[in-house]
Parts: sequence; structure tokens; C-alpha cells
Amino acid sequence: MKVTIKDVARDAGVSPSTVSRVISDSSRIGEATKKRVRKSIEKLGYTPNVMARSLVSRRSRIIGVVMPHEADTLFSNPFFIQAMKGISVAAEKNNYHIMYAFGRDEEGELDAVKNYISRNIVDGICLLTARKRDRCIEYLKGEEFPFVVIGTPEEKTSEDTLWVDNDNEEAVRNIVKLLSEDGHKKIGFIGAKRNWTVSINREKGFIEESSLRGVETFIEYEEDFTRASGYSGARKLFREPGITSVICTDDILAFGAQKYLLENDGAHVKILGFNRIDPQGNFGPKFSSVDINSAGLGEEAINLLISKLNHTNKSNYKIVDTKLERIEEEL
Amino acid sequence: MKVTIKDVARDAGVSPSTVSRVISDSSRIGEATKKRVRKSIEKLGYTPNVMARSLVSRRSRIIGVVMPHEADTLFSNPFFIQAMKGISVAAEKNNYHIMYAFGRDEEGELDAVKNYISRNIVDGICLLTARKRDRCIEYLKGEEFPFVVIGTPEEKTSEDTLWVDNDNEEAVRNIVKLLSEDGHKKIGFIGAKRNWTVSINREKGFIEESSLRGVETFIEYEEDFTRASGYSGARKLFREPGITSVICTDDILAFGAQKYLLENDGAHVKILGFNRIDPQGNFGPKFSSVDINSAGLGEEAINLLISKLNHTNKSNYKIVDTKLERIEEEL
DNA sequence: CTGAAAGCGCTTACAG
DNA sequence: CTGAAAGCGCTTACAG
Repeated sequence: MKVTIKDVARDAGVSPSTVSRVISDSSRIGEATKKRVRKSIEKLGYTPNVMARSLVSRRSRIIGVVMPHEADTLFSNPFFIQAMKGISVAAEKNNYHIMYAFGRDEEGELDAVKNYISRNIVDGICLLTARKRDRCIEYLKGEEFPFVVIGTPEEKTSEDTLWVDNDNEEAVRNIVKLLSEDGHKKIGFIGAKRNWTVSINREKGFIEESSLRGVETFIEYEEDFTRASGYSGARKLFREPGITSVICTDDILAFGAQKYLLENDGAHVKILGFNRIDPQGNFGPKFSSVDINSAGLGEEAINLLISKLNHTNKSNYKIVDTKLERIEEEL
Repeated sequence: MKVTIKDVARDAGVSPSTVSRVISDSSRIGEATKKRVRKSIEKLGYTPNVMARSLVSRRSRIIGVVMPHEADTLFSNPFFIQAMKGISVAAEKNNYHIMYAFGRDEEGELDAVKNYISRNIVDGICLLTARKRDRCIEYLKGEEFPFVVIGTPEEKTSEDTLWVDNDNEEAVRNIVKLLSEDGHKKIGFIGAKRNWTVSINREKGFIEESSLRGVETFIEYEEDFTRASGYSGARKLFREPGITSVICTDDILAFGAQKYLLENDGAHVKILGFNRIDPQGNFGPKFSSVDINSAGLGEEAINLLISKLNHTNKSNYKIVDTKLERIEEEL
């Protein structure tokens, strides 16, 4: 039989109320009593029943994470799994648990959100991506349910929406700066999903820093983050002669662009990617890539959400640093 | 304010007990009453509080999934994410929720298991991998806590351990059969983690089917599932001349082997991999690979566990079919 | 500093 | 066929 708070109380010769207060380390309990109770807890191997605790405290200490349905195909991209790891670490530190839901489409994601909320299962929700006119975000706002988004939400203005993201503008500015100092005068840019906020911010950094430094810019957008997109983007981009480097908003695009370049006398062109994807079976030379610190994004998202739940949050957003990783050739 | 069972009872003019019985569709409630109560539920938008329900039923309807700590590095491999998807699907169908824990090492995994159990948080646990002398498995067995393993556990003999896996022996037999019929007389095999049951079973199928068909076998084992291992395994393997095909126990190894072959006049050698990894940045030609149906493994694991929890399980294991995918060259 | 009592929102024998 | 009552294992005003 499971040991309950009553068993501990009996063993320590106190009331269940006192045991409860010792557990929450209430200042109103005498040190001697605390010590005695703790000994009983230890001895009996007591651990509180979270269900009972949740029922009365109305806090489950569970956070629901909704995986975007595109995740399925995006899983060549290690972002999600690393974000999950970060989420898990932060949750554990704060003594929270994590629940994941995979929607099969946007409707399914919304259903997961509704389900979480209506059944009182989670204290807060974490979304792994911010879409334009995101239905989950809109629903959560309407319900005034605590949530956090990884990525910059459309209406950054609303102070009540929690979010974490990289400073994507700054990250690209930094790359342009390095390239420019390195003598590059004509730089290309290949992106996908032009209407995602992340794309918009990266392009902005690209254009502004380039103009500041007198660098000529050439931009191509494709539909999806695939190798094929990178390849065809590069084909279009390099009709323009003299481009000596290309920034791709994802390593997957960069793989495709690299293939095009290797096939078309472009081996000298410097490639820069985003998201540091281990190229596994990639037979081409490696290229530098911006590490967006996916785990950090997940971790900070949860920290932000929990501080909101505790009403101790100072800010409604958090910027996670990126790091340009320059990679040398290796097997 | 959240609507509770009392509100519904009042609205429908019955007692809370009756509402509860309607929800569980007890046969002892009159149809007319049921209809009335259901209307009230609908009208008030009532959803039961899972915490309260769990407290009394002593079932949380939550399953804890422990991610192996190696997952971090193995995440170039889509197995885990797809298994998670399958797990999620099966859970949802059965009205269960899933909780994930990431241990930082084997100790951390064990802590997660202990934590899940002692706090009465989950009804059962799913492990995503079976190690030799697996501490989590041993602990769970000792506690007699319901759990399921994806992968064949060391002691298959114990009828009380639930597991799901592919028929790895059969999968390799099938490949050898096809190769042999195709005229291959000398076949290589590159594996990693020789002491994993999955390796042992694949090698067994390889050796036995080859001997049956008079095929000469050449085997190399490396430490880890990396490209570098595949590359060096191939280098050793192909000291032997005349090998016309090579079976790699993972696509990652196959990528490395392929690189070696392309660099050493081995483009004609037929490569077969496992786990169908999208080669993303892979610039070499594609090769055939065995789809182990990771999502199916996850789904069946959860089904098995849930039927165990309901005491309706017939068997303690389930074999999930594999499928050899032959891939044509494409971008 | 500590305890008795009420209550969180359900379910389930027990009665009728 | 339905209801009143007890109880799941906690927490937290309220009293002292």
C-alpha cells in the first residue's frame, strides 16, 4: 500500500496538517518538529501524491507542449528535438512535468490546446512555432490561458503574450559584417517561407547591414525548406555573376545550394547556413552555420512561462543568443 | 468559474452520482435521464476534471515515456521522433496522455522512472530502447510496475515483460534472399554496437540465410553508428576483393560506406541500409533501406501497455513488420 | 507553533 | 433506476 501523509503524521506523532506544512517548509513550524517529520518521511519513503495535491492547489505542475504538425517533415531538422530537450531540462529544474501533443494539422493542434485547457490538465502551454494568424495563439489569448511561443508572434505589441526567440536580424548583420570585412562585395541570400517572421527579420538584417557597408545584395525566396529549394534558389541567384558568398536561412537550403555550386564551378563561393545541421551523409565540404541554440530557446520558454505562472515575470519575452560556428573540413 | 459535476447535476435536476454514471455510460441509468444529463453537459460545456477523477480512480491515464540519453546524439536518426509520433497517436486514441522525460545519463533515466512511480504520476512507462543489463528494466521489474520496451529485452523469457520490436532476423534474411537471387555471391555486413540485441539478430539472419544459399559472408563491426564508422568499416571490409553488396545496420553507417566506395571505385557495389534516413545533404546516389516502421513500433508499444493496464492483453510482445524500400536516384 | 475541520471534484459501494 | 454518504490524499483558512 502506498504511504500517505497520514502514515507520516502517525509515525511522527503530529497531525497531517503539520506534515503538509513541513513539506512546503512553512516558517511557522518549529525546527525540532520539522526534523522529526522529515525523518519519518525519509523512513517511510513518503512522496506526496501529485493528483491530490493538484486537486486542491488547482495547479497540476504540468506544462503542455504542442508540436507543430509540420514537425513531421521538419524533423530532418534537429531544432525540435533539441528544443524539447531544453524544455525538459527547464521543467525538471522547476519541478514541473511536460506533456506533448502532436496535432495532425492545425485543427488538431487547436484540439490539443482545447483539450488541455478544458480538462484542467496543464497549467500552461508552450507552442513551438509562431505562424501568421496562428489559431492556437488566438484561441489561447481569447481564453486568457497562460502560454509561451517559441518564435516571434505576429503581434509582438501585445504585452500579454510570452515569447522567446533569437535576434535574427542581429545574427545576419553579424555575418554580413564578417563577410564584408573579408572583402565580399556581392552577397546572395536564399530563404524560404517569406512570410514567416523569422525570414522577415533575417532579410531585414541582411539588407540593412549590407547597405551600411556598401555591399550589393541579391535575394531569392523559395517555397519550402528543402534541398531542392536551395538548389533552385542557387540556380536563379547565380545568374548574376560575381557573387562570392551566399547566406541561406537554413542548412537544408544550404545543402542544396552547395550541390548547385559544386556542380557549376562555384566551389569557391562561401556558404553560410542556419541551424547547424549535422550533414550526416553530406559528401560536400562543410560550411559555417549559425547555431540558434534550440535547447536554449526551449529552456527559456519554459522559464518564462513558469515565472508567469508564479507572477514573478519581469518581461514578456526573452532573446536567446546565437553563435556563428565556423566549421573546418573533416570526414 | 469552471463548471463542475454539481452544476450539471443542478441543471439536469439529478444528483452528481447520476451525472457521473451518465458520463461512464452506466447501464443502470434510464435513457431519458441520460439524454437530459447529456444535454446539460453540452449546454454548460462541462468536461470532467481529470485530477479529481484520477485521485479517486487511482489511474492518471498518463503514460511516461523515458527517452534514452543517447537520443541526443542519435537524433540525426529520425527513429525517436517518429516513435514519439506513433506513441502520441495510440495514446490519443485510447484517451491517454503522454509525458516525456529526458535523462542526462542512465542514472538520470532511472531517476525519471523512480520519480514517475513514487509520485503516482503515470499508470505505466514506455522505454524507447533495450540495453544489456538495463537498469530501468530491472528496476521496473522489481517494482512490478507496468511498462513496455521498444526493442527486444535481454531476457525475452520473462513473460511479464512487455516489448515490441521488428523481426530483425527475418528482415536481413529477406535482403540476402533478394541479393542472392540477383546473383550476389559475396556479401558484406557492417554493423555497430555489437552487443545490442538488434545487432545480434540482424547478424544471425545474415549468416544463416547466406549459408543456406551458399553466399560468402564478410562482417565488420564498429563502435558507434556514425558516418566515420561506416567509412572505416567499409575500408576494412573491402580489402577482400569481389564483394558486390554490403548490408549496413543503419543508414548512417551506409552513408559512410558509400563515401568510401565512391572514392575507391566501388560505385557498382550495392548498398542496403536500415531506418530509411532522408539523406538531406547527401550528394551520393541513394540506396535501398529497410523501413522499420518506427511510428508503428511506438503505436504498438502503447497499445500493448494499455491493454496490459486493462488486463486485456493476450500476448506480452508484438512484432512490427518491416518493409524494404528501394529508392530510385533523384535530386 | 500546531491541530481539527472543511473542501478540492470526482466515483462507488450501499440503500432504497 | 437514482440518491445520500463516504472517501481518494492532500492544503489551508480558522482557532487556539
